[in-house]
Amino acid sequence: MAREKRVEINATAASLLGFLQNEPMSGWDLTARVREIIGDFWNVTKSQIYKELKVLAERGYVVEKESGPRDKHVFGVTPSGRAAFRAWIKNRPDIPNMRLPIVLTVFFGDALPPEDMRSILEQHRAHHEERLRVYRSFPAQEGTWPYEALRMGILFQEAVLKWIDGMPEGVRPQMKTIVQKGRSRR
Amino acid sequence: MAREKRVEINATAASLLGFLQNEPMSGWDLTARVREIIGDFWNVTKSQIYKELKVLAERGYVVEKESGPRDKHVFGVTPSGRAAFRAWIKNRPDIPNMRLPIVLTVFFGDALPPEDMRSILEQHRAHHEERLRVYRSFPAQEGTWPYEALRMGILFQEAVLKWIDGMPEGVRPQMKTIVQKGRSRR
DNA sequence: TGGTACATGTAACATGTTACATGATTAG
DNA sequence: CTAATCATGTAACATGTTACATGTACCA
Repeated sequence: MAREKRVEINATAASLLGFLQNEPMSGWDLTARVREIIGDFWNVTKSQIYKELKVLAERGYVVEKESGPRDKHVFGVTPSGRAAFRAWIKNRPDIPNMRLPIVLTVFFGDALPPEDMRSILEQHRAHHEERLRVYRSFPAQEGTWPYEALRMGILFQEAVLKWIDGMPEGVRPQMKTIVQKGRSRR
Repeated sequence: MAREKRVEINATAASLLGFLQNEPMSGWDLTARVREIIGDFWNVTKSQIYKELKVLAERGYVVEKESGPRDKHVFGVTPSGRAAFRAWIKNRPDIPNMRLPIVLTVFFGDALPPEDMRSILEQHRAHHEERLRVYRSFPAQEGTWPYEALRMGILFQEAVLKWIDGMPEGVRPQMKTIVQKGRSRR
């Protein structure tokens, strides 16, 4: 007789339930969607999403809705999934958990030749400028909650740019925007 | 004949080397130090630090310097550890990896009664205000790299406070600073 | 003499990442 | 026909977290 261990779903899984509420999606779609919309503040990886989707399906919180072309499996939230999400979102959110290696690099800046530092800052500046551009390109639906989340994105990217632009002379990247060849990294 | 697999040290271990460069420290000291100075941008846990210290010692990057009272083991960086750190810090730092669950909560704000949201924002506001206070209490050693890192801390906390203070009427916490009983969480 | 801060560490568990494997569909 | 993109998923590995266990030293 297997012991049924009552486990809570984790934050990643819970957030997926949230994203599936209005539009059923596949793992692939979810990965793209979450990253695009809130990826800067809610880091996720494809592998983890597929894992959690499996767990959610086992618990009956999501079900396969339809199958698209290729092997696309589209999941939608069940009533119990909806309930689980609403219960989860009521919890006090954890305080931020961040890793900004660039800040560490700056903290240990003495260990780096100025030209290396400038190059690093330049690349990061381009990244954050690109993120800001993306955020600004979203339609500003003021008065909605997603807009409030977006506002944080804008404020954060602006803060980073302000930070880099306030760096000491020798290492500060030039104001001229760096033109990017490809898409932003990851 | 065991195959010697050449493994790089990871970012956490590398950062510890950095912190040990000027002052030998124990795992306990490191935990406190890293959190205090750069914990908001470089999340670490005690357990992980003890693990990595062990790895660093095995590789000869750190050695036990002295033993203090109790079971205190103080580690200092060896010349090869110094070299490893300098090599590591030259790498282009990864882009930010962040989890700000509060932003997710706001994104899904529709699922939450306004009074719950206000309470959550209030608590987070207090946290970030406290962090800002701590940063401002550090001596401002302008012109040094650690100061530049600190500047990011200040800019970030200010951005979050500005974000929360710009929330819609119904959920916005009152301007009056919330007096905290204990220390900030974790 | 009792509480708090200091101090180390492990075990069990959970989460996250990277690389790999496989194949379908679409646009040119 | 070919490259790019869409799409799923796993295996192996790495990292991170929580709870627990143990004990010391200091201070009031």
